Amino acid sequence: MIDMSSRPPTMKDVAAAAGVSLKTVSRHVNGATNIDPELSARIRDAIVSLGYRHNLAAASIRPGRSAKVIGLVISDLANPYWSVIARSVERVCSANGYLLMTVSSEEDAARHRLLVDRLIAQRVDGLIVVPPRQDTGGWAAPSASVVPLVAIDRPLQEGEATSDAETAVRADTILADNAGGAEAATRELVRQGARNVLFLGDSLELYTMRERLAGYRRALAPSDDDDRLVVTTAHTAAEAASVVGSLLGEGRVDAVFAANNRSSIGAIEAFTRAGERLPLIGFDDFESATLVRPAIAVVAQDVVRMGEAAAEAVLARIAGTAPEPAVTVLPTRLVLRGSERAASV
Amino acid sequence: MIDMSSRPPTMKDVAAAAGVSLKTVSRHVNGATNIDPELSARIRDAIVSLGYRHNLAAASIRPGRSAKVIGLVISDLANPYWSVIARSVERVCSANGYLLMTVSSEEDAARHRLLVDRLIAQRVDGLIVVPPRQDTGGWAAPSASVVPLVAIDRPLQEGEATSDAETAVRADTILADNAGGAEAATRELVRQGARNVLFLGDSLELYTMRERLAGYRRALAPSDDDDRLVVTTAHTAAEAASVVGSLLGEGRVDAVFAANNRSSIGAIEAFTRAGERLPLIGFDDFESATLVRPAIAVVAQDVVRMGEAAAEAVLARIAGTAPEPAVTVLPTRLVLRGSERAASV
DNA sequence: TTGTATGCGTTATCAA
DNA sequence: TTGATAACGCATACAA
Repeated sequence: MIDMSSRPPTMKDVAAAAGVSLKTVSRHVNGATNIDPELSARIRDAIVSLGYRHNLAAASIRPGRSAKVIGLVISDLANPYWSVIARSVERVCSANGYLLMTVSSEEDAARHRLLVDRLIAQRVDGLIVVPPRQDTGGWAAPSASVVPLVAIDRPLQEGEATSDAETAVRADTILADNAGGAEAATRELVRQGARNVLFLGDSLELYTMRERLAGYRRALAPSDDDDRLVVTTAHTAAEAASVVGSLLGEGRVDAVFAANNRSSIGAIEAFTRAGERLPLIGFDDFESATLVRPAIAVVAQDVVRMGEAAAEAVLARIAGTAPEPAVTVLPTRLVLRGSERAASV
Repeated sequence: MIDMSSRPPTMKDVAAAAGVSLKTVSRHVNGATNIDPELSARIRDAIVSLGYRHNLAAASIRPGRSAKVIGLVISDLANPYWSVIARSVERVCSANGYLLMTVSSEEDAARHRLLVDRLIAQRVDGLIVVPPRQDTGGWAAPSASVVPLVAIDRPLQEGEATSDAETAVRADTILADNAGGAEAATRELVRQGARNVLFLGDSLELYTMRERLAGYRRALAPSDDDDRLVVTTAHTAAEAASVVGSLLGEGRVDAVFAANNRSSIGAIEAFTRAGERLPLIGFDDFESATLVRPAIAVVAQDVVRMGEAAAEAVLARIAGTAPEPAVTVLPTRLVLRGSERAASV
C-alpha cells in the first residue's frame, strides 16, 4: 500500500530510485523509443514500487504543451437537450485525447461570464459555449482572442449597440435550422386543414424562439401575420397547459405549434385534462414521446450532430487546420408519427 | 484587440508594465488587501492593457495548491439518470469553487480504468466514480491511495477473490435503497391482488439489478422463490417489449415489476400493441411519465440527493473534515400515480 | 508594505 | 543514447 500522507513521488524520485537521470524518466513516461531496454525496465520497476503518477498539470505549463482540456458552457446539464449535446462533444473530445470540463450557466449572463473566465484561467485549449439568453456582451471578443471559441445553438451577440459587422465577433457557430423546422411544422398543420395555428413558446429573448416564430410566420399568409395567435409566455409546462386549456373552449384555435419541449408537454396535459385534442406538432423530440397516444409529431434536431460539429470545430481550430470561422446550420427533420410520414426540411 | 499569435502575457509582464515586483502582482491577483492603492491601480491598468489572465494551471503545481477540479466518471452522460446526477454534483462543486471533469465510461472496465488514470494524471482533487459493471478490479485501491475516492450508485468491488474485509477498499459510498424500493413495489402489486408478478430487468451483472431482484424476492413468499417469473435479459426497451408481448397471452403473469427505465417503456409499448394492460410498477422515474395514460407508478430515486451526497462526501474528504468512510443508503419512494397515493419506503 | 530569491514537476536545449 | 541545466508561470519564505 502506498503512503498517502507523504508527498507524492515525482520524476526525480523515480530517477533516483532507478539510478538514471530525470530526462531519461521523462523520455520513458512520454513513450520515447530510443531508450536502453535495461534502463527502461529499471524505470518501470521504480515507477511501480514508488506508485509514481505522471503529472499532466505540471507538464502543461511548459510552452507548446497543454493539458488537452476543452471547456463546455451550456445552460443546464440536467436538461436532456443539453446533456445529449454534452455527451456528443465528450465523445469527439475523448476520441482525440481531450477531457471535457462542463459547466451550467443557468442562462445567467453574470454567471456565464464568471464560468468562461474560470475556464480560461484553468487554461482550457478551447471553449464551446451556448451564449446566454440576456447577453450583456463584452465577454466573447476578449475570450476569443485568448482561446479558440465556438458558439453552439445560438450565435454570439455582442450587445445591441455593436451589431455592425466590424465589431461582431467571428467565431465558428453551430446552429439548427430553427426557422426551417418551424416553417415545415406550421405548413404541415395548415396542410392538414388548420386555419388558426397557435404559436406556443417561450420568451423571444431566446434566439431559437425568434427564429421559430419567424419560420411560423413564413408559413402563413402575410394577412395572418398578427400576434393574436402568438403566445410567448409558456416558460413552463404548467404555464403552457394553462394557456392551451383556456383557449380550448373558445374555438379561436384549431391547431398548435409548440415551439419547445415544455410547451408540447403542457399542451398534451391540457388536452388530456379537457378530453379534447387539437392537431399538434412540437419542436424538439423527447424521451418516451413514442409512449404518448396518439403519438406526437415533432420537429427533431440532430442534437448529436450539433455536438460533434462543435467539437470538431474547436479541435480543428486548435490544430490550426481551419479556414475562416464559419456558421454551420444543421437541418431539422419533421417527424410525423401519427401519419407514419417523415420529411426532411 | 489583443494579439493572439504571440506568447500570452505573464505576471512578469504585468509587473514590468506596472513597474512593480512579481510578488506584488501575485498579491493583487490573489486578492490580498495590504497593497498600496496606487500600485494596485497601476497593476489593474497593466492587466487590462496587456490582456493578462491568471494561470491557475501554473499556480496549481505549487505545493499546497490545487486546481480545484473534481473528476466524475459515470456510465453515459446522455442517459438522463446520469446527467441529473452529474448536474447535481456540478451544482455542489461549483458552489464550493470547484470545476467538474465528467467522462463516460460506457460501462467498459478497460475504458473506465483509462479514464480514472487520466483524471489522476490531470491531478483532480477528488474522484466520484460509478464502478463499472464488469469490474476486473485493481484500480480502486491504487486510485484511492492517491486521491479521495467516492463511489456512487454501486459499491466498489475489488474482484471476486479479494472480497474479504481486509483487502476491500474503503471509500465513501452513495447508494439508493434498491432492494427496499423493489420490495415495496412488489408488495404493492401483490396487495392489489397479483399472484404472479413478473420481474423484468437487465443483467444481474449490475449491482442494482441484483439488489432489486433481492427486494422482489423478499416481498414474495419463499415458495414463490423460483426463477420462472424472473427475466433478466431486457437490455433494451425493444427486448423488454418482446418479452412482455409473448407473455401477455399466456396468463402466467398478472402483474409486472419493471426493474428499470427501459423495461418500463418496453412493457408499456407491449401493452399498447396488444391492447391489453397489466398492473405495472417501474423502477426509476422518467421524463413525461405523467403524460402516459394510465399514468405509470414508479419507484423514484432521489437522484439529485445522490449527486449532492457524493459531492459533499468528496469535498469533506478533501477538506479533511471527514471521519471514517461511510456507506450512505438513500431511501426510495413509491409513487402510485394511478391511485393518487405515495408511500415512503 | 514591497522585493528578492527559490522551488513546484515537468520538458527542452545542448553537450557529452 | 544519456545527462546536467535552464526554463515554464506562479507563490512563498525571508529579507528589506
